Amino acid sequence: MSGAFLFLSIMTTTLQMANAAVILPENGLTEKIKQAEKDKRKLVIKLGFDPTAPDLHLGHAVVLKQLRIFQDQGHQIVIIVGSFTAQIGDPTGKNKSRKPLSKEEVLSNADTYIRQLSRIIDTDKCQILFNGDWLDKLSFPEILQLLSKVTVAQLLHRNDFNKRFTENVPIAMHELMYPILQGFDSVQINADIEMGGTDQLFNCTMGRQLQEAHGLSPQVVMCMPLLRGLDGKEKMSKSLNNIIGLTDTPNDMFGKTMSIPDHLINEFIDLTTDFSPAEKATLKQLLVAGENPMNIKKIIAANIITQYHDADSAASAEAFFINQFQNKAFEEKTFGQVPISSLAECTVTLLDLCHQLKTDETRSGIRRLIINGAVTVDSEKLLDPNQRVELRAGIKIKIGRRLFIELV
RNA sequence: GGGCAGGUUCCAGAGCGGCCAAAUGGGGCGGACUGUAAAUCCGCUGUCUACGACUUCAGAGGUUCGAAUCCUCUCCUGCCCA
Repeated sequence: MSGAFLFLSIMTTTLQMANAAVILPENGLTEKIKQAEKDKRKLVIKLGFDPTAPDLHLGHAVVLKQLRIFQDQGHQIVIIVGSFTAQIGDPTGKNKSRKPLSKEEVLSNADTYIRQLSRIIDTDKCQILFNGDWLDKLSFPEILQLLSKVTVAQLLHRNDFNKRFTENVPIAMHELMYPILQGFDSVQINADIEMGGTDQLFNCTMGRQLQEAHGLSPQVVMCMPLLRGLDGKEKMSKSLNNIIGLTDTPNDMFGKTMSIPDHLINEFIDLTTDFSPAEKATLKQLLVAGENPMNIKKIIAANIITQYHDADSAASAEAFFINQFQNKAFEEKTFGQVPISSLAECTVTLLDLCHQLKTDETRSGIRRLIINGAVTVDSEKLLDPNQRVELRAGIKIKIGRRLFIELV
């Protein structure tokens, strides 16, 4: 390894830390990289995930982009599918137990997860392991041996457990095992670095402890900041219904980005865009200088879409947004087309019609929408759910803010 | 194992025999407005064949003209004691 390579590594190391919220130990990353060079080997970088609800979003992307950087430097990424630990469910931020997944569900979820991962990292070069492969096989004596390495006080020190404990919220014994098992994964694969969000800090440090107890060199823990979701308060998470999904359509990505509260803009500039540090700084300055936040958000939105789709999609999503929401000029092509033939024959009232166009609502819900003035037919607001509607090609129906339909 | 306190609609949390489909807050949705699917304001928020009907307050029974509210048993949780 030449000096040039070393220099490059140090450069990128500095760059890598730009976004990281926590690196443990502080200079551990540089140390690891030096060591790896000396031993002429790749670093083993671990990322674990639970094969439940595998919808990746921009919050995950923060970690994944970092992983990509490591990968581009030639390090070995190891994805751990928590096929075993999914039976417990990560207690992080949760207070509910989870029902165990079947083998098939785990496999199919892992599959969709990995497909989504491939949008950011090269999954062909990743090693993908299921932790059930080793955790299933642990004998009870081995488990006890493992448990003896961790104290109750340590576990209760962890925020989630501590909070639940002091608030008298139940904590089941097996939940306490989650961090330990996750840590054991690090032992198993001899990880050099474990990545995660800052909510994974405790779990990751458990890996360090167990590695040491097993006579291994402890991994470096690298936690990325948690991106907050569309509500501007909670972290981005599927269950909070505040995500921008990696597989969202360009139009949705654009609209959702526009809907973030203004105070979240800087966070999004830092964590979701791929602008250079200088460009990021410029954007932030513009904001301070009094630029309309809306325009900054448009720039962010376009950047995000370009990353996950392409520049053309970004441009047309912006055009769509401006037309549909800002100018309220409903262009025909932006309406989803629904053939009249697909509607039930008994469709006679406005209520019937809307109910078939928006199936995720109950009839009562649709009725409310109509009464609240959310339904427009050919630009005319209709308020009577029972009024008859003549079905003919070309009529344009708008239900709520986001559903636009043209009958054909 | 014993004593005590609890289990309410998406969440938190009132209600403690009729005025309860159930306060209040959060969330969600809708409308107005706007600089935006920001902010702010207002409305809606069990289901339905809808001026009425039906099903909800852990589960099963019971008392009563009438129960989320009272009684019995069961399940679940926390606290304290052992």
